Amino acid sequence: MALAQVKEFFFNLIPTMTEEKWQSFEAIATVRHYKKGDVIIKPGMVSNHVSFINKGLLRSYYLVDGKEIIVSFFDSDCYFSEYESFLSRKPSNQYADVLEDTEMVEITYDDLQNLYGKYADCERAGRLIAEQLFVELCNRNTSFMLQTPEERYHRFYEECEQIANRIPQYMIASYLGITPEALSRIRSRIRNKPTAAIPASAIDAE
Amino acid sequence: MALAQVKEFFFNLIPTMTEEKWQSFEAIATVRHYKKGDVIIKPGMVSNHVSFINKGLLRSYYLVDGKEIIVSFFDSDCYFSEYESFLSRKPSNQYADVLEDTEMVEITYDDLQNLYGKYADCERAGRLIAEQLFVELCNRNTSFMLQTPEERYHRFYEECEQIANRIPQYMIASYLGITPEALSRIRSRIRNKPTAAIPASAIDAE
DNA sequence: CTCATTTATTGATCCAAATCAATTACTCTT
DNA sequence: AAGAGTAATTGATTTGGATCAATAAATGAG
Repeated sequence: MALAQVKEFFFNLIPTMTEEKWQSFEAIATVRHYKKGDVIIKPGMVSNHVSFINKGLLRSYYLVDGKEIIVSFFDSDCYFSEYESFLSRKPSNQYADVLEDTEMVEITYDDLQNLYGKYADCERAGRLIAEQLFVELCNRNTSFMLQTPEERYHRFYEECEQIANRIPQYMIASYLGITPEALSRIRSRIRNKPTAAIPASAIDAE
Repeated sequence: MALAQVKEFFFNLIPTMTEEKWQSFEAIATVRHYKKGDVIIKPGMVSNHVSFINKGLLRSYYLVDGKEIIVSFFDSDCYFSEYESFLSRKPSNQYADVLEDTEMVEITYDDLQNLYGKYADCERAGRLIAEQLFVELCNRNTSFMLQTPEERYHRFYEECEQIANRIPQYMIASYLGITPEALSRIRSRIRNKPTAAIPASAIDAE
């Protein structure tokens, strides 16, 4: 059943979770299916959902002078939302689209606010999630401030190998903040220096 | 009285705030005074407080190869914390120090968690604050991804003029992710192009 | 007020990545 | 299996900011 994954997730996140509270969540949750290529968020839209991805892969990105600048990937067993727009209630300035056929469980802004008001545990879950996203964003930010593109590349493979292996290289480049050409050269540099810090599979997936 | 500012702030943030809840907060809050130059956080320390700045100015920064890379400024009427370390309960990898004599009201991690457990409203305040910080960090991140140093410079003056006017230029450069020399050149470029998008006072504070 | 120190500017050179331009390698689709 | 379209590589050139170096301006301590 499509809600089993989220259920397990929530019962883990909130130690005092009960069947009753879960019913409240279930009552407002919607299971949705998207196809590869579907565009979920466009600039100007106010994001009105947070979702839990059962299966699939998405990304969010800016489009500047016809060029995509990828902000984030969203993989199975994680949340998906254009959370900045969702929270600030302002129009998004990015796109989000589907990289692999996706099943997710979503709830609306209003329903979530009601849930927060109804159960302190849900409020807490909301806090913990916001805090966790904050910490993750700190990391990404630090990565941009302190690391070279090559270092970011290595790190991306360390931390997100199962995403890296499912997307074209130009998307990795975009996520790292460089051009596809630059990434290609970084890879060739790594290939030629036998100081291979990452598994060969990451370079030459064969 | 040193707590009046925070009190007003909290009553604004939480519509259902009561004197009773406020007392709970007051009981665990500590007023602290720091002098310009005091170092509050060092790499390796786990940040154990969140604070509300009554008056003063602080910054957090990385130290890489003897060079400071400023992450954030913290001005009066805002929070101060190395929130990433505070939340994740992991050692910080940055410094935080005091740029102007500062008075702030701080509470500890444990006291805050207790407060969260005791009052749903405090839990909510914690969520709202985390969400707000997330949105702000998104903005900073976007700025790094999409804007040129010159654009970031203009934006910094638009959004943080009262900070900009109190700190040396090399700190602005650091915050913008460039060297002092590069900022100096940006400024001279702006000065010579009569397309002055920012007030003269911002360039030539006289 | 003066001198020492810190900060800002300016110049010359260097470098990593961007850009522009082909070419080669994949991957779908039929 | 062939061909079209997409993705990746490689080469040549440009460029914005870094770095190194020196000077000028501002600040502050005595």
